[in-house]
Amino acid sequence: MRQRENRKDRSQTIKVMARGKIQMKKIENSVHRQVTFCKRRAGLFKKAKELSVLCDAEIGVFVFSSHGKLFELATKGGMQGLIERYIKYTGGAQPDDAMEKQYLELQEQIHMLKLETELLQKGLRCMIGKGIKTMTLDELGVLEKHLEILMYHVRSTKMEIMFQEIQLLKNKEGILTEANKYLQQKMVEQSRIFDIAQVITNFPEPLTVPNDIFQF
Amino acid sequence: MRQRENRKDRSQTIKVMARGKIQMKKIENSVHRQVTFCKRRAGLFKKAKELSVLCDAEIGVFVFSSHGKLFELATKGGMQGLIERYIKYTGGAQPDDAMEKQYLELQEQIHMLKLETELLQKGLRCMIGKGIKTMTLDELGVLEKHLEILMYHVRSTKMEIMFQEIQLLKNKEGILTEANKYLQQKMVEQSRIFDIAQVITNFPEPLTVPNDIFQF
DNA sequence: AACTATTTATAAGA
DNA sequence: TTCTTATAAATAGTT
Repeated sequence: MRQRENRKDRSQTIKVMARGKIQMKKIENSVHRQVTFCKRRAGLFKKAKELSVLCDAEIGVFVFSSHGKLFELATKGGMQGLIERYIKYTGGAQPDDAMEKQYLELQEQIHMLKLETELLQKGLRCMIGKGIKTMTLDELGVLEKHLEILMYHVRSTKMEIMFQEIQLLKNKEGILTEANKYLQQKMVEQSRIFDIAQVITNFPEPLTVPNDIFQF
Repeated sequence: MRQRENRKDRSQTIKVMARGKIQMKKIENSVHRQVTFCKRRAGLFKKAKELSVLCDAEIGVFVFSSHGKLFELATKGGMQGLIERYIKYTGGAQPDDAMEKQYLELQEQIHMLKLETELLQKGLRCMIGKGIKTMTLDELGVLEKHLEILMYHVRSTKMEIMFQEIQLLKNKEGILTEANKYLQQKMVEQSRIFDIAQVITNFPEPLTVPNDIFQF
């Protein structure tokens, strides 16, 4: 430091012509600024290279001029590799943090849309057997009709099955009723033949249940 | 350059003690290397800052030491902004190319899902007889539930009615079956009492119809 | 970390 | 731009 001051003093003694210090603020003269930019940029890159070589470090430097032009320097692996390493090192919490967030939001949105779509599709897709994506607006009218038809079929199929059950039961009922009648008739016959009428008179109630409650 | 040589010569004259130049290759002594790394790194960052201030440039520098430790410097916007700008400048085909691709794919996927959902909605809305234009996405969820509930009620009501019919018929069947048994028993008793077995032997087939065809 | 002798970078001039 | 040169700044080796 004393040495530095000595030099300065000596220079001022020998030559006062100022090439001196510059203030650490933006250079106003644009030409001057441009020149300085070139020089110092070269110097910066040189220093970076030196540091890289001397200390076995990997270095990336990028400089955007005030006019937006890019100047870059990178050691092994190139700038891409260095940026990737940088991103990994910083835990990905820097460049793609916002991106990551957006990404997750999109995934969530997709999930919701898929659920929604799935529910909607359940009601529509199966019936047509056609891909929904390939449908035009005009086809939707057809879809609507198909939907109605499908619902009708589903319901009528269920109904038919149950109706058949009912018919079967009714048949059984009819048969049983006939059997009852037959039995009663036989017993009446027996009663007549053997003159025993008490059995018919005390016949239990259930046999008189009406059969016209349900109308299809 | 002559000046430089002059100085060198003068120093050699005045003080021969060598603090001189170093070779531009990796410093072997690790302590020495570590010290130099610290010093030069500080110098590099200082130079970068100066260039940034003097020439209104945006600069990003990152340095990985030989041990993998990261040191970074960035002007306005931070390293993230600079890296993004770098990527844009270089055509975006660099570090998060894959990420960007995924992102765009997700957006495309969302777009398709939304279209699909829209189509499905149109089909469903028409069914309900509600205005298409007056519904929001949120209303769709409600609509969906209403639709399901409605369908459920319709079907379950029908089912319940039919189920009740079936139960009633089964009851009637059971009663008739019991009546049959009762009648048969009575007839057997009568047969025993009056020694007439022919009636039972010639009993008609329908009475043996099984009752486990339907399972609810 | 602090000190200097040197080297290196660079501001101004050409 | 590039070269020159006086000077400022950085830093290698030392303490």
